[in-house]
Amino acid sequence: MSIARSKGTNDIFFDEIKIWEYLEKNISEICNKRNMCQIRTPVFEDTSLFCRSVGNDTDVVSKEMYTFLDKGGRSITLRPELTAGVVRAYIENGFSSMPSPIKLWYIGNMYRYEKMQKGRYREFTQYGIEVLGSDSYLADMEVICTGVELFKKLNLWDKLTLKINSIGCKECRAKYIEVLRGYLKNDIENMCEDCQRRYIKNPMRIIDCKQEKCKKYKENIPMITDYLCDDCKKDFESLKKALRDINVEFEVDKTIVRGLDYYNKTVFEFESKDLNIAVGGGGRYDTLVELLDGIHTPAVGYALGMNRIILLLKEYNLYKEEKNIDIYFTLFDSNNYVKIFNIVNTLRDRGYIVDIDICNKSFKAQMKYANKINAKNICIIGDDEIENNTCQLKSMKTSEQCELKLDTDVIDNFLKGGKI
RNA sequence: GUGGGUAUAGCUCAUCUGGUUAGAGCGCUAGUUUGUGGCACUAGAGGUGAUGGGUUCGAUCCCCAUUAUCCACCCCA
Repeated sequence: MSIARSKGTNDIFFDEIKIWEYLEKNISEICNKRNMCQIRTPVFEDTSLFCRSVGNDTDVVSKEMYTFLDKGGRSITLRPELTAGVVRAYIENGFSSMPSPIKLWYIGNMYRYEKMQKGRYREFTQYGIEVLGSDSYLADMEVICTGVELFKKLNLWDKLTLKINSIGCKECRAKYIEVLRGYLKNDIENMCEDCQRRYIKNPMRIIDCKQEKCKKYKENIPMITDYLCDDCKKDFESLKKALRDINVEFEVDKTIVRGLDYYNKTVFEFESKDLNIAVGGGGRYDTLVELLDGIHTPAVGYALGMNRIILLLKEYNLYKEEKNIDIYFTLFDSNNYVKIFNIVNTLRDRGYIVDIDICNKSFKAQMKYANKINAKNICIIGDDEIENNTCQLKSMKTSEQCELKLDTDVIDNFLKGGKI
């Protein structure tokens, strides 16, 4: 048995890589026109970065990280998400002394040791943005709109639901958690093991537990939105109004609490309407920078699963690949190949997509090949043409053919006109 | 991490309840005479039937394990 790729990884090629390129192009356009800057950070980081930021008790950190000791005995982890790395870079490179806000975007591979399912891989790619230095709901709105614009551009927006919620700040959440514990106090021992653990470490996660045995205890469970402090309430209302004002459809979903510890206030998710997958999510993380020993810096961001976006694009057949090989050159042993390659390469320099036989195929096979790769035109240069310094240019679409001088400018001119 | 499917050619799938050299379609390569693609026809390449054990005279088929993959949970992107 030959070697297969590792569990949960993918090879991406041919038609699919075209979709990736299309997606990446749209992402960089949307981000760059918003004056955001791309950032690339290391694929691996010190393990403690993720323990401190994402949180030791989260599933991501406690059971899904690729962690190992390097030859120097350092504990290294392949990044399971990128917000932590971006914040680390923000602090380490002194971004706080640059004009605020800092607006960053990234595309990168992430690694989580998970059980496989459709759209869920061990190596996957996230696109995300992080805006650091604004505590305004306008930053939340702008961040969310970047995602919305991308989905609209991809014609995916009507296939998705934007769900938002507020999980409050440190203060109001602390009060709420007391209320929550009080409410559950008498029933918690009848609930599932996970919930009992959550009761102690992170009671808010009990809310989105889907176990039947737990549901009946949660019918009138107090929700954080009813316990927000005045500031948090005001920010949440402002954000909702802002989204309505700019016509971004959303739902308030009080069960969204997010699985990473660093979130506060605004949280949101983009979910597929038809498929059982979340395409991405994010929220505010006003305390993360100081948690990682930087100065207090409010921030908001999100991450989208590129693999899942691609999955949806394929599902709804939203990307049609355009084959655009401008011209295919035939080549025969008896020809003066140097001269032909010079023409081919000059045309390539001028921006045309040009292909040429490099297999010594028969003439007929070359014609068939040109047809299969969807070449728009074919340039036939046989012995007669070489002798007369001419070539036959044929449109594969119309089958029209004409004889031209074997000259780069003449062929270029022909390709520009597209007519014979 | 829990439960349940699936695994045969590059792809999609056959092979009547276990029985000779495991097939088809698509794709690929080549050919159907002079230098012209799509259509059609012909031929060819390509499988240790995921891997390893077991039952049997005999296993692609039955049993077990491993691995991969898919679905539902869990979680998330």
